[in-house]
Amino acid sequence: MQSTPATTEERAAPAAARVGGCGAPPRRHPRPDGQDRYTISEVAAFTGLSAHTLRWYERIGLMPHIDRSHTGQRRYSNRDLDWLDLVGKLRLTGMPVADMVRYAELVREGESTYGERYELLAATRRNVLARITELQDTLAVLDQKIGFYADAGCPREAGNTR
Amino acid sequence: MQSTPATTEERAAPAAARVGGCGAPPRRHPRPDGQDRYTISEVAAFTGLSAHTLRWYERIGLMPHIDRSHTGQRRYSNRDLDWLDLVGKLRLTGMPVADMVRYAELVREGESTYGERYELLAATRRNVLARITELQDTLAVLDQKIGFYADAGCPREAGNTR
DNA sequence: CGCTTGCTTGGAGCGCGCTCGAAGGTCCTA
DNA sequence: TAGGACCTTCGAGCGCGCTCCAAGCAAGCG
Repeated sequence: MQSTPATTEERAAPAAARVGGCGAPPRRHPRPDGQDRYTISEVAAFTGLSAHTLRWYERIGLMPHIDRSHTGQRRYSNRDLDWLDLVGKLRLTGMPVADMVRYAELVREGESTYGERYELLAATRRNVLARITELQDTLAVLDQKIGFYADAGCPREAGNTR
Repeated sequence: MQSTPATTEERAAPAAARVGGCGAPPRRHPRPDGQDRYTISEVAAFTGLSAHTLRWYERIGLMPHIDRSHTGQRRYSNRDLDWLDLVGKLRLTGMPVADMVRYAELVREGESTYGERYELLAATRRNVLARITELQDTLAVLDQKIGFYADAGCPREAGNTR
């Protein structure tokens, strides 16, 4: 964890070095680097988020700085899309937006925050595991009740709360 | 699905027929039937819900009619506790309160709604399965990133959005 | 040129699921 | 009989995560 000029990670990436290294996730149909300057509505269509939400994410600090066209319109890169992908995943875990913002800050602060990022993700992982367990638990209850209704009966023993 | 006078299920249950039949869930330390007249704060302590929330549940129609003492104070039964247990589980699945209210209505309407209840629970079940899949998916992403931070490196190939 | 379409901003509004407050009645113990 | 804990109702308020609106600028087309 030596401190380095930072920023390196979010921005940059020398064009074409992007696909496949160290676990870059497979993605739908991004444009090749160099033409990856999506408008906000393209990104909205792509991610399923509304343009409103995309701007809001930016305002609250959940996004890295987004490039602009010469007239000031947002131009999202493939990298930004990757980030939104991660954000989407984290959102599914039920992680509060505030925590994601925190993570985004850590990323902006550079390599010196690796430890803290690790902690944050590890904690999230634990939550996800717990959630999965809860859900499986619930599934069991659900299956039991569904079973009851399926053979619409168990006529004696009305003591079950349906 | 012949229509029957209804109500039978939520209220009643001939005392002592309650435990173990047709999948009654194991529970913590309920009082024997006959003394199961809990105050709202007992139920709050028991379920982890606030008394405010319990009253609110009642107002919105999520609870069956709750017994009252001669002076009008709520007295919850073991059966009510069971129902709250189910509600808690459904809540964990992310089911909207409105849907739970719908389910509660169906229960109040009696046996003639078995089919609809089945559908509702089956749909919920499908949602839960989907959620579990999503979470496992997210877990994979998380593990990948955690792995990256764990061996704090993969120094070439900076193309990953952290 | 005017028109449409799509983008910009800041700020207000909304739906959900609670959460709390005020004002008053009841229960329990001493 | 007094005091305090706990209960009642109704309605307002809150935090989260968006969602929408108004007013205005820029580009492209007939």
